[in-house]
Amino acid sequence: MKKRNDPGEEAFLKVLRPLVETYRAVMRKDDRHIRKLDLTQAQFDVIVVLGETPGMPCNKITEETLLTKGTLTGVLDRLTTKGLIERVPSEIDRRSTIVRLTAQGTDCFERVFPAHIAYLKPFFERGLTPSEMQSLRALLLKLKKSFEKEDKK
Amino acid sequence: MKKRNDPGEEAFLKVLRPLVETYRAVMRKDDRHIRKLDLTQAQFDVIVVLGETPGMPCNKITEETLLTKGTLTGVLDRLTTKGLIERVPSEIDRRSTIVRLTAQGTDCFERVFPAHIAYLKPFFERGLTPSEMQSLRALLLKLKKSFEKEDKK
DNA sequence: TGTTATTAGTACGCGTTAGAACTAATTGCA
DNA sequence: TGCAATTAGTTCTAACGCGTACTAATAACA
Repeated sequence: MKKRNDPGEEAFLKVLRPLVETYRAVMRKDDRHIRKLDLTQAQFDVIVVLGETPGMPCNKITEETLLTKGTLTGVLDRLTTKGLIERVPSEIDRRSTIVRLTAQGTDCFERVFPAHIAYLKPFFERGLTPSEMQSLRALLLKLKKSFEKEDKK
Repeated sequence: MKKRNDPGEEAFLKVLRPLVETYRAVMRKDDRHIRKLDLTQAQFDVIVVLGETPGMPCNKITEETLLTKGTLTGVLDRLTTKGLIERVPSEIDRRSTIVRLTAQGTDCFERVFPAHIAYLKPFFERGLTPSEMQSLRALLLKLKKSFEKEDKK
């Protein structure tokens, strides 16, 4: 047996695999429910970010949603086609576009957001106690921080 | 202030957001490194699953990688073009195809897999202690299980 | 002021990703 | 046996998701 130094036996893989599997399990449920509401993940994220705001430029949206600007353009195009958002030229910076919900978009937000939250809630609450949620959150954020530090190579 | 029952204030969101953000932070690093090795995430996953095996049919690969079969077909096409895998008709079931690494694919596996593990390792080890890794793993799996249980509606 | 650098957003190419429709082969069962 | 249901894999569509290149506008500074 050649277990010694087998790269497949590294301890951190026992975190990486569950992270991937859990994320996917959560997202699959999440996504399927959102699609029933006639939106995609990315579209939903944009709607939620815009909800209860007077609108914001694209670069602000990419910060909040973690979409790249290239991706965002397409998502906004499709949301425009659906009549949920509109693009208004900025008055102070002519490079910039303000994106905001239409009346129909606001409607959608007010209907879809609470419904989706309510759908996900029981999965978390039956799986984890409040104190476990807190631990999980803290550990995840610690790991994230480690990946965000600049590499020094 | 209308905080009461605001759907945006649900406790579980304090887990969901870190889960998403951490996953993405990890995957961004992961992906960028894999691309330097001239593979994509999905291609890498397939290579790793096939590594050290005599080959396996597509349905086995989808189980291991969590890719859907539709996605897998395209990934296998590109790996075939790169000369890393080959498809051999199964002898026992004429519907089935056995996928296995070519000599070049085995070479790739032996070179790329350890390199990638070694690349990721320090990010985990500087961020979490061994006991934290264990807790994180356990909590993630608990959450996953809750999402995998059949909904009863 | 004039040029250079930066920033905002779009366009495009490649490779996923899920899901539905499809073909061919195999299994189950009446 | 013989037809129905299942299974293996491919094809197709729509939408991401990332990176690069591009245009236009603004900021920085020599």
